Amino acid sequence: MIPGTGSGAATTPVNIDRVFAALADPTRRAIVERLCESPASVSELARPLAMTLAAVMQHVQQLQASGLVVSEKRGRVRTCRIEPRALTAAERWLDERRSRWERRFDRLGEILDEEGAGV
Amino acid sequence: MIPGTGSGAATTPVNIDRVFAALADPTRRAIVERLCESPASVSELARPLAMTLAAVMQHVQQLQASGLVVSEKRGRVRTCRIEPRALTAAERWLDERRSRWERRFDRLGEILDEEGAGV
DNA sequence: GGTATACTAAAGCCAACGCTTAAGTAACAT
DNA sequence: ATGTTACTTAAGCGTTGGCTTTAGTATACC
Repeated sequence: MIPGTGSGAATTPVNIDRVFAALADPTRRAIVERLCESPASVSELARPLAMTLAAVMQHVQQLQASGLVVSEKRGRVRTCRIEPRALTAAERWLDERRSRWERRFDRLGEILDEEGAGV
Repeated sequence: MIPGTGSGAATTPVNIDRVFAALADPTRRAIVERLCESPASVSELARPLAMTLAAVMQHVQQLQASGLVVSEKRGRVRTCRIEPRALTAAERWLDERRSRWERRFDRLGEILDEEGAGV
């Protein structure tokens, strides 16, 4: 069992630093978009990309290190798929910031209303 | 008027690459969290951080380049605040991926159901 | 005017990135 | 057995990132 993950899944724990870093690169975002449609081999991921297979491999490795992608090798082909938990973790961070900001924005509105009403 | 922004706001256009890159750094995420509470000067942002003011300035510059933060200088103090549109842009990208993934996941469920029913 | 404050600009340093080429290894196909 | 496919590993190379120090400039205060 992996400690600290909650579920017993044998996936790389989600690392928010690495998740955002992974998503900062357009090639890796393209890979994530592709994998949201269906799992794919490294070669399939590489096909539409203007770079060597080795480069794509390195991107996949970073995606795995972030927890965004998991892969499994059968025979000579490695099949990759996205791990939506990592996507959700990033989304949650953003959502928390936004809700904080909105709360403050609402308070600000109330203050302005009170002042406008002559307090 | 800035072309291509839709609204006429004089803010840096949101750059999704730079937004994710900005959020990949824990110091910059801390700054964003701080600015979600209220606007702050560069010195105020620097106070809890274990680095020089110059370093914090550079982080603020990157946050501005990403569109996550805007700032304005009055006298000798530069006041920074978050620009929630950039936060929303990142959230939207993630949300679109997730919805794609869920759609595919639902289709997969249907296929398995059909097979289980003896198709 | 003199001094502290708040930023700004520039240079340098080391580590991490994004890519390449080259040289593997393992699984299939014939 | 030989060849092709699909990855894998390692080295190298130019760029960018995250800091620092140093040396400014522009307020604000006394």
